[in-house]
Amino acid sequence: MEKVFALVDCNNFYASCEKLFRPDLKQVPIVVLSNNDGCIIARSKEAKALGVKMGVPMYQVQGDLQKHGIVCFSSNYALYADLSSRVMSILEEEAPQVEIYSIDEAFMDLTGIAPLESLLAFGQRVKAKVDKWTGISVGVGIAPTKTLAKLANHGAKKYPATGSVVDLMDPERQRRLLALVDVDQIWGVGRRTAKKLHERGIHTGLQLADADPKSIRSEFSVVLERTVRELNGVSCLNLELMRPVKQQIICSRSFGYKVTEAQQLREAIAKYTSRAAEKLREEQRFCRLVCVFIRTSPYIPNEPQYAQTLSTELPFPTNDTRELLDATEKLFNRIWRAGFRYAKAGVMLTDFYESRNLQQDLFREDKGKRNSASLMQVVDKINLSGLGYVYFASQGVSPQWSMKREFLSPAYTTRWQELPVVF
DNA sequence: TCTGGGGTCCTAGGACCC
DNA sequence: TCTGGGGTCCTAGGACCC
Repeated sequence: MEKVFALVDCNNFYASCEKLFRPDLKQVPIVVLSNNDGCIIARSKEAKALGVKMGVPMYQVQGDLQKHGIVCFSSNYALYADLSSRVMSILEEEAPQVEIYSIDEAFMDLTGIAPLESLLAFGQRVKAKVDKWTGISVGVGIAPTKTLAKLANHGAKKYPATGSVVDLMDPERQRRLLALVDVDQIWGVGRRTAKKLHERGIHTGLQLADADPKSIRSEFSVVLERTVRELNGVSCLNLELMRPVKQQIICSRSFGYKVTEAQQLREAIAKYTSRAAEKLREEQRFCRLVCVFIRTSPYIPNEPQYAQTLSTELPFPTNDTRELLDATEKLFNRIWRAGFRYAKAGVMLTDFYESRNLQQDLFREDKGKRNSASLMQVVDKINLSGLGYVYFASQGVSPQWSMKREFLSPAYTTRWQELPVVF
């Protein structure tokens, strides 16, 4: 049986989430900012129409934003994650197999449904249901491969006449749409590859689809060869139903202000370490490799630059915050240099194990902290409960370096105190 | 003054082994 | 003139994604 994939993608997801609880902003252009209120990472359709570009630094366009009355929001991931899970659970009701691909996108397996309901009707029904139940509008692209489903979704967004649902099962329609898009719109083709393809005379999606897979492989990569095959209707990428086990955990932030004091940087590192350790325990994993980095801002080239990374292998895997704090503090002390204005720091954990115990060396004593598991469990439980927050002294209290979030919306859906009130 | 964060996969090249 | 061959493992860096 021919495979059928649908890609469902939320329109302007972060901006739509912010608007959901602000009916007064229904027709108003809004943007959502990255951490630190640094860059624009989402725009409502009104903001797009005004020509606001994705990814530009806020300070460069602040004047334009004001001039057009564009409303800004700091990113509020608690809100977006909650609305995302509502959308995803609706999709899961509609198809036996759903791959949650990102916070605002999912692939569905529609193989075999065609005799029961037309694919187009299915897409329209799912779209209407998500609209009605969550208030989030989505686009649906349907095709025999994931890459073509992405393309179909792109078409659904670009051409309003489609009603945001496109069935791209027909090879003729595939080729017509491919001819209309630049290669850089194809899933898996980034900036670099697009440039290289252009130099070789491949400009449209159709030209890429018609390229010889073998020579694409030798000149580019196996990844792009797979893309070419997928564009020709040969499915190479399957639905990934199990969330793959994480291979690494990173916690890093830019600071709201440049940091010059070792103690402040040390506190930031401690905070990221605790957060990374929490994530590690959520994954039910233990890690053995710990890495710390600090850096100045590359955007201020006339200032002295310094960036350093250092990692260390622990004697045995751990997920105990105290042991990780020991390790990151030591690493930090080795890479710290005075006299720089630091912009960013981070902690990375890798080399994961399922249990604390490696193959034990008979002659080595296990020097792990006592009662580690139970202490960490209590800490996580308190912090998850929302009733209080316990943390390690090395993180410092109310640090001066923390992120800027000047335009944060309330936690409408995840905190009782901030529920929207209806009069 | 001000430029996000968190991931994955692939490849090339070096170290090391027999 | 002429200095093996084949394999594994690890790491760094590049490219991509949202």
